Amino acid sequence: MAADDGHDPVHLFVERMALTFAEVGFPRMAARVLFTVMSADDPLTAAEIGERLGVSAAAVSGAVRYLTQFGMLIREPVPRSRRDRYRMPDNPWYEGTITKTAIYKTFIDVASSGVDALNGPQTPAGERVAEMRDFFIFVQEEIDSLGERWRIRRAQTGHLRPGEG
Amino acid sequence: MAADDGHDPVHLFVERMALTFAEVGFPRMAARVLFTVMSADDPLTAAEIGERLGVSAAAVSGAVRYLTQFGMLIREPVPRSRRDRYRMPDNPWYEGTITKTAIYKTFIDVASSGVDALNGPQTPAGERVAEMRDFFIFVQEEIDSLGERWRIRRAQTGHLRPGEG
DNA sequence: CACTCGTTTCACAAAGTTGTGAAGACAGTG
DNA sequence: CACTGTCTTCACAACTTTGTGAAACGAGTG
Repeated sequence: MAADDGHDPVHLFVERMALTFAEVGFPRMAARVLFTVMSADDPLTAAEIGERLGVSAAAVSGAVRYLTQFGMLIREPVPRSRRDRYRMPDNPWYEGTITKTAIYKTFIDVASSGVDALNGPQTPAGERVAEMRDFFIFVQEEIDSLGERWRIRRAQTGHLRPGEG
Repeated sequence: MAADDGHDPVHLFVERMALTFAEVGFPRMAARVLFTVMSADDPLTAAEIGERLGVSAAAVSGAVRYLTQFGMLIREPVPRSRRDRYRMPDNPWYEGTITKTAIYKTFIDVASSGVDALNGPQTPAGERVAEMRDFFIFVQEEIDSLGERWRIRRAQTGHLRPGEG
């Protein structure tokens, strides 16, 4: 079966989710591949991914390379075949994606250098930038602890996964 | 004084912060204008902004229109002059920028439609997507309360601002 | 060790984005 | 009511990003 015509609700979900991720800076093709695999009950080969999305093998190649780098996708060779299969990891990648992002750290570092450049928080400008920096520090701390709070909550609502608790 | 050569540490901060914001999807020129004004002790006119950044009046015009829309920048006419001045709002725009973002809502909505498309959380794929949806719901709740927790913390550390408390 | 099939790399083309210059609009002033 | 200075709009050009086709690569197989 070739790439569908876009009216399959699952494919619609894949494309919409990918677009939404792309909106926050995630590579578009990588997102499409990620959600294609996520939406499949069984692991997919590169060819199957390309077929479902109607994109070239080259595009799939680049996307899976990107995704496997961060453990968002797992590649495993198919026994007695040259193909590889791709599947989702058991531990949810989105926790790490949200909590391990270095972007707030960058905000904080750059803002700190800004405070210095403005000769400390004495001037109006320096004070504004210092306040922003402090806010980002706060957010960073909150995000750091978010993953753990999530796991606690899941445990409380009876959603323990193997290895957790 | 014309646009500096890029070695002014304040300008360096402006450009680096703007680049960092651009990385998470914020319009680049708008970010440059925002941090230029933020780094100035006094309000700036459109001409001054353009001069400091070395960009055209058109670029400034588009950027300030974008920024004032969300209250990240305040425009006020200069008495007995045709110029407008731009200054930072007193209430920090970044709180709202982070906490009022609709992006998690979109994640949740799209993921929900995905669960439906996959016939509920019974299948492996449906379960994965449902888990992701639940995580984003959790994050959304956390973000919703983040602004208030920040204000509480600021109050505790003696940083009350007018109107707060 | 040549063949085959799947994957990867690379140069390029298509598409999208962003900022510019120039013209236009608009408000205050003489 | 024409003039001047400021801001806005718009078509376009420069740049960036993204995915393709084609060729190269490489692992398994006879």
